[in-house]
Amino acid sequence: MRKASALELAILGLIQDAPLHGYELRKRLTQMIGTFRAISFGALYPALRVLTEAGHISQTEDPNAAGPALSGKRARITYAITEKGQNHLTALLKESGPETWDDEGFGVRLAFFSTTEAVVRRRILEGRRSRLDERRSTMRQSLSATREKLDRYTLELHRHGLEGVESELRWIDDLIAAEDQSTRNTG
Amino acid sequence: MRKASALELAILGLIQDAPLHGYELRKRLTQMIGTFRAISFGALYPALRVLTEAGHISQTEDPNAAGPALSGKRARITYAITEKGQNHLTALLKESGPETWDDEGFGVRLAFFSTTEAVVRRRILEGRRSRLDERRSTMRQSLSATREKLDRYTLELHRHGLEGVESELRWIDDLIAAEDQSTRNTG
DNA sequence: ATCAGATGTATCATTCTGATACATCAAAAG
DNA sequence: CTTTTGATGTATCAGAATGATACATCTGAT
Repeated sequence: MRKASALELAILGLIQDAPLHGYELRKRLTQMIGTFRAISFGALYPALRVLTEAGHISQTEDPNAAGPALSGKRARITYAITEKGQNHLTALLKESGPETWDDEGFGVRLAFFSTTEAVVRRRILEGRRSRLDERRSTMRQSLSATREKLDRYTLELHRHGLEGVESELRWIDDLIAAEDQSTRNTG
Repeated sequence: MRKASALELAILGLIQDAPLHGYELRKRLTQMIGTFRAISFGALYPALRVLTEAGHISQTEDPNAAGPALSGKRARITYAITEKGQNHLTALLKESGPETWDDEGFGVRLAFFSTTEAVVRRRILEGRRSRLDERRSTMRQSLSATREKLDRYTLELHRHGLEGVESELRWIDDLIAAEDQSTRNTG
């Protein structure tokens, strides 16, 4: 999963159930990434073009769409996943390498966890945890090393940053515990 | 403060006490932004070039630098703030508009709060708070609207995201309370 | 003696953001 | 009844950032 394919994965994952058009795709994308950071159209449309050229998705001009806000005859472009795209998506959802533990990659992968195998889910969660663990160490060291030199505000900035990482660590631990639980129950 | 000047402000603020060279600047920048996201050299060096061209900073080739890790004679480029740059920085530190309440802008401004007037600090904190307040509303609405449709993992993603915003809100409130306290004590 | 890792400057392809442009439509305000 | 605000919809562009890479020196450890 190279950089761009966090977005590509998200697109493929979102249209795998039902075809969508750009505007709707962006809305869902924006709500998906966790922090609600809007994906810009300047990122979305080029990505859709690339996916089309790669044969992963197909475009259909759709003048009489049944969208809730579209009664007229404006041309909307609906994107659907192709068989090739579906295969690619299936392959992507089996990955659990370092690309899946960084902030953005992890968020997207987590959003598709219900379509991800339990073993892969587990590896991703463990990876994310160790990634956060490293970050916590770095931040703690840096904080205790510079504590006296920092002014009150910078200190607060660091303290709150560290708190955020610790909070996510607890969260990940809960998610792992829940995985254990359902694994024990299921098989 | 247009987009780029979050970085430019950070650079100017960091070298206002003592001149620094690129590598050291990046280290401090990386530790400053709160989330410890590394600023890349691909962003730093162009920014330094722009600042130099604008006359805000000056470059000095420094073959015999007294840096802690430099005993030899490699050429290092040290960046110092100019008078024009100092004036620009002073002006930037008086701003308290919407640019200073978004994630990156706020982090940088907070890092220089000790060189920021109390009134400006106050406006920035209030702005940040209302920004986060809006975000919390949006997330709460979206969460309660889609709660039933979401799978367990996506739900967790949203819940944890909301938790993060709520945590920062409490933090901001504490910072504001502390401002009130010191204002009452000082004046 | 070698080799990993920090220090140091710098560029480049790819990608993303934020702004903008254009167009239709519904609903509210005047 | 008309204007205007705001959502829906597709799309591009300048400016900026990322991640990778290149090159070179120095330090400390094995």
